[in-house]
Amino acid sequence: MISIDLIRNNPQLVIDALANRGESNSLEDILSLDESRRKNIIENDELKRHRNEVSKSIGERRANGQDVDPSEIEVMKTVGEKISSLDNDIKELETTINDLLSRIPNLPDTQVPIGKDENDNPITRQHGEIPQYSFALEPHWDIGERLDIIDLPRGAKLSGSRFYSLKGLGSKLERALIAWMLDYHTDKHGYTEVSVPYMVRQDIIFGSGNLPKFGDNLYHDHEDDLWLIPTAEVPITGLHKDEILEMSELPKYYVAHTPCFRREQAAAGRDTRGIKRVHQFHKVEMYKIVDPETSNQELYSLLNDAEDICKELGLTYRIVQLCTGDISFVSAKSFDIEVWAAGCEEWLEVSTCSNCTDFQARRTSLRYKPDAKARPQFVHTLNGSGLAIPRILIAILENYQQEDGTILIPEVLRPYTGFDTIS
RNA sequence: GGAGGGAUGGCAGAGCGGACGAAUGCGCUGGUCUUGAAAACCAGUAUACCCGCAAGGGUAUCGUGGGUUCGAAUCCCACUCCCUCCGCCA
Repeated sequence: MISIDLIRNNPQLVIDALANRGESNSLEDILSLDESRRKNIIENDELKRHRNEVSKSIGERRANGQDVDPSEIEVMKTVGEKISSLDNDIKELETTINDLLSRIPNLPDTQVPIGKDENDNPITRQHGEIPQYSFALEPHWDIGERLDIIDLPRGAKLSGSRFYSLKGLGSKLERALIAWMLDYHTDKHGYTEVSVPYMVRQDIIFGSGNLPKFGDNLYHDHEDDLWLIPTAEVPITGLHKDEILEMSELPKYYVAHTPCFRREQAAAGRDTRGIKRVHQFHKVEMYKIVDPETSNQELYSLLNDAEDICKELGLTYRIVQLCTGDISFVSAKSFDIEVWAAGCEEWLEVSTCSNCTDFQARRTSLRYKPDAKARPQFVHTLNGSGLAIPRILIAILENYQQEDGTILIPEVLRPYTGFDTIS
């Protein structure tokens, strides 16, 4: 949510920022609704002040044994009716304003390159070279089938297309990746591990920005009105909802492993083979709640934390900055990490690290006190995958394949897997 | 799923139709005292919105939403959450 004050005080700044994202919004409706809201509040507050005054006086007179003119009460009755009708008008206006406001994306940071879509994303740097092999490489779906560690047909039998099941050393490798990443971020990067629910209430998933606009991408349990999380970012954003944190509590670094559930309606027909794009996958997510002053540096350190995982695994990767047209709804500034997958010969997005500034903090009412006497202010939140498991699994299988058809396990994972090759 | 109890400020806890944004205690902040600290004493200590350049003023908030009333923390209705017991269950 962006601030209504900002829209009121500097609409052109907002209009221009949205235009850079490819959104045309004149803000006219929101501004005129806001104006009538305030007009109604001024009138209503004055009526309430009057009512409070008269009611108090009636009480005092009664207490002193004086009579109260019934016509006076009659008059106040109509004042009361006027008040409740204005209350309703104001509430209705606020509902509409909030709905409009909640559909406006975050404003891009001024340093974000302006562009239309992913084709305008600058590649900022690459780590490692694209590896060369002296033998023919297989894509991961063939490797998985041949080694009997990925079972796509049976995944589909259970739940339909875009579901997969793992088996044997495949499952073990997945589990090792999750455990190793969690340990790495908690031990080396100072994150606190949290375990959170995978289903959340509507107000929580509104807070992270997935509702109301992106309900299509979510699984929803109608019976209890719970939403399956598309990422751990959702419940972690909600952890401190409605709280006012002390300055001394910041920054907070969280890391969580959760399954992620995504309907991916919009992506129908894309990446249909293998486990690159699926409806349910595991992910380790990093999350930061920080002092706004520091959020820009925190984004770079978050990105570094995610990169460390790629480096430790010996993967070639590149950093792509997302342009104004490609950053997500909640983000002000984002970087993608893409690892090279030698088998299908493409760059796989394994992480997006984003500074969401105060956008989620507003939606979820998450504030801090800069000092004991100051007014509460919104914190900044950042999130980044650290990392998405299936795509890392793909990268390992495809990049670590040997001429004899076996897969070598990266050194760092071996204490976790208990084996060094899959054959 | 069945039966009961509960939800008040940072915490504990009073209040059960008017003087209550709310007693009291604890905590916290500032001050006095002290070489310093502790103790004691004094003062302060919620959030949002609206008007205002500001100083300041107003409105709302006692789990949430509705209702009764000139007036609701207090009465009525619905919901949510928490606790206890019984049943069921990984």
